[in-house]
Amino acid sequence: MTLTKILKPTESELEILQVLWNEKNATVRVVHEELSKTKDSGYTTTLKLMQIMFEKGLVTRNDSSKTHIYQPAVTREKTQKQFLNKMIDTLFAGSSANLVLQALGGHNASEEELEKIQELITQLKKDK
Amino acid sequence: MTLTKILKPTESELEILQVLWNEKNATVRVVHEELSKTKDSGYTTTLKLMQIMFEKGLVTRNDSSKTHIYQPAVTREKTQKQFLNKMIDTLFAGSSANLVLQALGGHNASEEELEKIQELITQLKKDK
DNA sequence: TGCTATTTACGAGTAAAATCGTATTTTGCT
DNA sequence: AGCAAAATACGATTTTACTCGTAAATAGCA
Repeated sequence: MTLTKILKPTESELEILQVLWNEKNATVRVVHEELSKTKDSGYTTTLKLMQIMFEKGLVTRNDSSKTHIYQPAVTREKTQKQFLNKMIDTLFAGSSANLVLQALGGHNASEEELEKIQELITQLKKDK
Repeated sequence: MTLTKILKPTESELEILQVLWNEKNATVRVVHEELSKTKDSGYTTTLKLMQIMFEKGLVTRNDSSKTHIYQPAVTREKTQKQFLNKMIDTLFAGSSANLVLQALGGHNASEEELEKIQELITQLKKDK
């Protein structure tokens, strides 16, 4: 029986996943180009990171042609949930509402988004 | 002019800050005792970490008596915001509402808490 | 006062993450 | 086919976080 360990992407790996989630799939070149906008590390660094992510199972890749095409192997939603849980636990004393209040308070969501959140809450309250 | 770099507490540092925030201030002994409940590293490890945090400016300490008394130098709220921003940025495509929806969807907040959130949203919408 | 407990200081080791240089392979063009 | 550009493979180094052992300083008590 192979127990698949749950692994938490590192900071750099998250940045790469971000690109892959947006583009659906991408080459190292594309990912690196995108990352270059906000950070300055070499091409081989990005390559190496993506190779490691492949070994870890965080991404899959199609290498039928030499230029590998990478795809995310974990969903954005699962990963979001994973980090949210961790954060709520270590920084918000286990209270998700606490986090929500902080997030809404500090940031500015659009009226439309606020509307969506209220709808969800109404729904949640109905389910109780 | 000394430019104070904004530093992100590490995982272990967050755990220590958590204790300091709750207790207002505490000795290494107290912090370590608390951490021992959920992890098992030695006393000197906790000590060393807190010394490093002192050098970084994450905590202050009163060493008028030999047994130093530590206090957090960063607020819980600021730190929460810092991590939230980072997370919204790298994991929620910049949308705080996105994060809120995910947090509320996955977790279960109490009815009372949901109420509080709705109040806040009503207030926010009024301010527009 | 003198001994033991506790505390701090500090150096050093370990592990994981991130970075890069270089060699090799492949692609694409003339 | 032959060459230049681009891609991969891979080892090595650097950096950061974390961990601990040991020595020195201090406190508190018999």
